[in-house]
Amino acid sequence: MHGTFEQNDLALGPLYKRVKTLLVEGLARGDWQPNGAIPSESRLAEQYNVSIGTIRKAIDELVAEKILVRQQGRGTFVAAHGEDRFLYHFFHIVGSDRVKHFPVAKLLSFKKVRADALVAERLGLTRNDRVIQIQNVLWLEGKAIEVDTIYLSSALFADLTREIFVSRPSTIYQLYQVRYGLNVIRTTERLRAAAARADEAAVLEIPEGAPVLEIERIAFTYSDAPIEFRVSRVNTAQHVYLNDLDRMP
Amino acid sequence: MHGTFEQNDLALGPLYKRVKTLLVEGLARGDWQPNGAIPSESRLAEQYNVSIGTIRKAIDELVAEKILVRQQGRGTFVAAHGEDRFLYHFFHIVGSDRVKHFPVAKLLSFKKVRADALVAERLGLTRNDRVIQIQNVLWLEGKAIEVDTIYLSSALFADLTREIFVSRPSTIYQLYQVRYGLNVIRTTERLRAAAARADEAAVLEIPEGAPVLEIERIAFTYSDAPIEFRVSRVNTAQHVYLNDLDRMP
DNA sequence: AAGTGGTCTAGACCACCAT
DNA sequence: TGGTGGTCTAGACCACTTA
Repeated sequence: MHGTFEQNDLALGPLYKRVKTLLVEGLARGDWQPNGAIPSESRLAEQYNVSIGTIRKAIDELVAEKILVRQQGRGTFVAAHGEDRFLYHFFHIVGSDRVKHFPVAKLLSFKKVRADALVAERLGLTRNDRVIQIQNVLWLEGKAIEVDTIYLSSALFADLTREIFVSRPSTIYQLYQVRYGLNVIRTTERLRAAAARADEAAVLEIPEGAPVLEIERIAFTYSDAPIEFRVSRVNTAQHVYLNDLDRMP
Repeated sequence: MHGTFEQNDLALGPLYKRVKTLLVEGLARGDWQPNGAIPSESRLAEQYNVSIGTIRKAIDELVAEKILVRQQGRGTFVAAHGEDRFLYHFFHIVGSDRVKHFPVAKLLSFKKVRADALVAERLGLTRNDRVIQIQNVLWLEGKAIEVDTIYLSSALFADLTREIFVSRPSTIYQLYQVRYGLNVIRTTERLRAAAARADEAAVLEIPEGAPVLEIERIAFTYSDAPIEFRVSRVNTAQHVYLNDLDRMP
């Protein structure tokens, strides 16, 4: 006979999946801050009236999805964005030395515009909705190697200004997290080869029409809600996009 | 007090990791065939003198790494290559409809050559070692969209001939698996944009110099031994490379 | 020393599949 | 019906961190 589950003992799938859902809901609600600890496994087992093994199995999955981080002897923490996580999970461009370096970003433009069909579709908005468009140049080892165009829903990022954006902490996802409570936990990317347009060719110091790698990225927070759409164009003459699949530590 | 472990109870890390190592060694040795079942969890628990929970934890990781596949009520099976697995884990090109289709491959050339510096490095060989070079064109929805150049060590694939290659089962990795006992379990890829050369431009029906997506892939079997090096050049005018990161079922 | 996560065990019951 | 994996529990001990 398994443990009772408060009032809510309806058969809605395995118990540990329901515990996992409760934890994700708590995270989405902001019950625990990024870099902060969630309650200990034994405390959660008491609160939810389930065994510690069930709690562990729920947390196991959240750790595998990189939403939580375990530290033996200290506790379990909400994954926060910083340079390490950025480099490890969200930045795939690497030079010939195969070592990942943190890029330097320089702002090109910050505008409020209307969503076109593509941006609306990717962000789950409708055409002509207000969006913020930000253009960045990324430098690596002294060279401009990537031009990013970022789109954010004005509804989600209502008070975001150019000043707030440029005075952000080191990563952009950190800004979303600390200022807007939006924790990017997953992305999908579409890659293709394209010809450099005149404007980006000038910035990247390559001939117009030279091949560039285009990366369309959608960043999601909890419950698969899209919060950022980004188009990157990368000069891959000296750098490559690294994709190590199915890697386990 | 935990269970004894045959003669081998030295402290070499967690018990379930040692069980996992034993299972991988068995797989590499060919103790169980692809698509065949490994012994049941209870049988393995007896054989290794370990509790069933420990066996499950070892298998859990191998399932997460897609080396094994569980089927409730039937057993646990060695992951085998087929069209499904190919599309799901090893083929990322998709048309505008976002639906994955299985490509049609046509052989362009089959040659025995010597490894140049790049091929040697990627396959862990030395320069001038004998390698097999195979060129393929991949068709999707009636269009030639990708030219592949595959390099295989002649030492590993000693008896491979053009005839054997063209009369293979549906996927190439299936051929490696059934004929050579080499199960591809992981790949790493490097992507960049490049300009189409004359030969590939003709095949892909695009202008010479048009941007193409280049994918350098190394395929590994157990214990991270490289068995195939492949360079793909893709016309991404109508197709994209899809990368869904950190996706859990 | 107290508290945390990490490992391991043992046993019960359930859901599913084959026969 | 018997065997398989899937879930859940309960308790012991270990390894690590912090105070």
